[in-house]
Amino acid sequence: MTTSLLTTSYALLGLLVFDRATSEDGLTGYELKQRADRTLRFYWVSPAMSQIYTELDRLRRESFVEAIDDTSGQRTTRRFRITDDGRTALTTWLHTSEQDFPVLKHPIALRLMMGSLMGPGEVSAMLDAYEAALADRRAELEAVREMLGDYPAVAFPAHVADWGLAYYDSEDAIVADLRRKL
Amino acid sequence: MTTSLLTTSYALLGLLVFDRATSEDGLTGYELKQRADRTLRFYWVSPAMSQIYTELDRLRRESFVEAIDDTSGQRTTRRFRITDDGRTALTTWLHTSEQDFPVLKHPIALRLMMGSLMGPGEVSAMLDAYEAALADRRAELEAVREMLGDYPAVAFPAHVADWGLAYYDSEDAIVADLRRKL
DNA sequence: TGTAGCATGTAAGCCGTTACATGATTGA
DNA sequence: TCAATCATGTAACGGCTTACATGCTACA
Repeated sequence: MTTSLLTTSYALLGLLVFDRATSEDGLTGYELKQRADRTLRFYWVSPAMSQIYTELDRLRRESFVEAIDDTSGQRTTRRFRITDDGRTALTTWLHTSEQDFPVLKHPIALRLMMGSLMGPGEVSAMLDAYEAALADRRAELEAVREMLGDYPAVAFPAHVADWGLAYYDSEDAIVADLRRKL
Repeated sequence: MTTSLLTTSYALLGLLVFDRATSEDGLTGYELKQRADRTLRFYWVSPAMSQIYTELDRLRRESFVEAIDDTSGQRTTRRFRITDDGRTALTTWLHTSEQDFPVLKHPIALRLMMGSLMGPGEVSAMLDAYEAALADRRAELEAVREMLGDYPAVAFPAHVADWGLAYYDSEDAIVADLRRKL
């Protein structure tokens, strides 16, 4: 059976594959969400909590992850760990799946298209707000980048973070350039 | 009643607002799709045909567009034209709605994160494929940009196209840089 | 003692896609 | 005449979100 999962499933599997940072074995849904917020968010999506659990269930049905119930506390918490099947599936996916072109949903560019319906001051204010948001985002990603350091184990995640930082810088430069032309 | 539409609805309304290029009055759903493919696609989404019609119906229920049935031929074709209400709604939306941060779904960055599961040759091939796709996209957008020329009426769409071109160039530079580091 | 964070789910609902269905018009 | 393009929809389905519901745990 070739039940091919969607990209988001593999993205989460990809996060589970790097499960060496924590002392505990496996990640809880909650922890997985936090990790997605720190990494996936910048170049894919960070799924809602509810979807994390749904996705984890789906991956378990495919036996790409296994659940370890931790009953030591009052409450049972589940940790999820990638299986050998999961690792194989992920690698296969990396080799075989279509390389889609990035999709960009850029509300500022969209609004700029309708710039003639706005006053010049409003366009400028919009760009101000974007630059501020950009600076915030950059700072968040910078913090992530620093956490990754130069450990060989996370060299690729670090490359991705660098990519993101360069992208934010480029956006900043483009906006600055645009200002000059308006 | 404050039935706020989603961004995609306003994006299509935004396309209808610039309805001066064609000799005909208003656009058919088909033509709107083509226009979306030439513009919206690069920084938002180009909705499927079926959704274009759905969206047009929704806009008509809000009386933001009006339908003009053309019964001159054998078959009735509908042309859609933005109304004054539509223009007002669009302007209001531009003024009041939240400025969301861009969302990027970047499959190449996602795969790069899992680079340790791939061989060096595969990573390189992946980047090759991305650069080729990037060049194709850039050429398409370049063609659009040339079509816009320097007519003041489409100055803002031209700015957006320039933004897109600069973005593609930046991606290219980032990939080249990444290659050096791998 | 109380509140912020940890932790796990279910339910409803909508956006948007693919697949399906149909037929006119134009030009080679 | 045949194929590509123009043109308009309906139906099924699924991903993902928000809202709802619940309760533990740590710390100030």
